[in-house]
Amino acid sequence: MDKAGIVDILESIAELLELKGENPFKIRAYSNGARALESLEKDLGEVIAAGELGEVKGIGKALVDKITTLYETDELEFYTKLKASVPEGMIALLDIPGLGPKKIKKLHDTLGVESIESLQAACESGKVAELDGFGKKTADNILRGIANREAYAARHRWWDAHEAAVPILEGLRKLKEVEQAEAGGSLRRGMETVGDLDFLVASTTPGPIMDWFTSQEGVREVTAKGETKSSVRLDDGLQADLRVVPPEQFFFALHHFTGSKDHNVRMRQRALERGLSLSEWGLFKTQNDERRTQKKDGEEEKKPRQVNPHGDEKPVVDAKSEADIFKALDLRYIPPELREDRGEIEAAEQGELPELVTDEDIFGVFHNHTTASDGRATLDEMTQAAQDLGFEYLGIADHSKASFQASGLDEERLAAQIEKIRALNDSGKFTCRVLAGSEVDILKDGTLDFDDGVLKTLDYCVVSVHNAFSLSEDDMTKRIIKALEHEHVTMLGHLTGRLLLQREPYAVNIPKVIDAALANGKIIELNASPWRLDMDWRFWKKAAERGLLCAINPDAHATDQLKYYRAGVLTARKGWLTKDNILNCRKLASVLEYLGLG
DNA sequence: GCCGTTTTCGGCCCGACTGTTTTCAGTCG
Repeated sequence: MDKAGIVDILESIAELLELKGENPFKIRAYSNGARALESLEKDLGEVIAAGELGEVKGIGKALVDKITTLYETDELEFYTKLKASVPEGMIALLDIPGLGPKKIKKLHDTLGVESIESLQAACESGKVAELDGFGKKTADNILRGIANREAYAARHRWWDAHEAAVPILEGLRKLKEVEQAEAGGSLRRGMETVGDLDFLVASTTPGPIMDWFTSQEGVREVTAKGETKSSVRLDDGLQADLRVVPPEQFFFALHHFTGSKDHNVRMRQRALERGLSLSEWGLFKTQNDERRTQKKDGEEEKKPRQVNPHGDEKPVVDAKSEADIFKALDLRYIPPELREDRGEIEAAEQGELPELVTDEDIFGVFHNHTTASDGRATLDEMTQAAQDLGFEYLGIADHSKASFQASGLDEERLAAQIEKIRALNDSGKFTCRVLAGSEVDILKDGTLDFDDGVLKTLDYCVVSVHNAFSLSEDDMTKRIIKALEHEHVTMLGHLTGRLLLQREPYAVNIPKVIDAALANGKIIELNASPWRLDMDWRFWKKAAERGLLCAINPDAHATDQLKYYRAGVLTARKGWLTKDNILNCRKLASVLEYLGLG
């Protein structure tokens, strides 16, 4: 079994153990192991053969055995038995908000619930409300969760989440009680998809802020409203959380709620190593339980919640920024995009964090479409829009003839377009230089949709897969590699063909494609369309270290899609890329030289 | 189940909110 399959099984084991009410740390060990395996960069077979699997952090003796067994035999008795002991429909119950392993176990043991359907019936019959520890509200919430589970479980593409967050953030910042406001969470970290929105506000008077937040336009439902935290469900199903903290806690809270969870765990461990305790409240000297017991015996018995557990205690650092928190733990500032526990803490400790690419580093983009194929804007309109964005150059790469569904250009139309582009450049109408390219289909057998004579007339050539998605991984990988070996090819478009939340990537061995790109001196595109963000950020760090050159391309089919390059920059940052790794961080003259046009 | 030059056993990040309770468990992030 391959690595991805084993990762899935380890994750599945974690879920099953959760339902069985196993030790939470054991469950975490399986999830950690899955993640450790997933980010293993070497070939799994080689690591196993070399006996080095146990050296991977998070993979101990038991997991070495299980992973090896799965790798060699495709089967694992432990997993088979575990799976058989849990009814099939049970795992889906974990998706219902408010239901965790303990409640699910109770529902199963007392009412025989083992699927969404039987749970719904039990709620409707009133049996759930009668259970100890349950009640009418719980039953109602479960029913609501069942009714909305598709919308509630849905993730959202980063761009959409960003667009939803902007007006909320602006609204918060306009309130007079608000000193500072930021969005945190996976949105701030630039994940390709976002589960919910997290807003952080610094203020001494939370009340009116909570009122505004829970009653703003677009709120369908208020799911929580407290003194420091409120949650709402927006009309499109997106959940938004707001936390209001005193100004002196703002950056601790911002760091905490930016995550990722794994990054936070590492940061807290690091704090503990220094005799400190890090939380959203601040950074404090580690204490024993004196404080808590004192509070119980004390005279003023406030409700324990809503009280800062650290009381009047002074944090060891007065954080005026997140950088101050990192500094207190002997780390350089780590940009949010890197906070995934993928080596950023070690790099920050050594002072080896990359200087990440920014929007301002981009001087132009390749791979865009016009009305000649399936774009919605003309050549002139696209050029004007690119110039308005401050670009020095704009690459036009309309589809080739095999993409007939997208009105792909044949040889004749392509020649006419090239001529038109040359004439436009010569006319001096725009300062933005247009590059004449093509997005040439990689045919099923790996040959290209145009012959060499035609390819030679182009300024550059993007090659992409647009059909026969169901090839085997082996065939698809060979198909793409064959295209990359072609001398007139400049770059590979959207490597996996995925459409986020819509279409799975086709089967392809990404490391092998990266090897081929490196071996042949080709670029791999970071397709910046919010639906694609392909090649995935998880592969860029390692690939760029090996010298792979990236091109950030909006794949714009309309003028207002050119700005998608920003999503590409964010994704590139997440992949640890600097401007040196990216072709379109070079000025026009340098790009022309690279393309052999200088 | 993982991990460790303070430990091979006993820890494992930390706090808020809800709904159910009468002092707290479960869930969530």
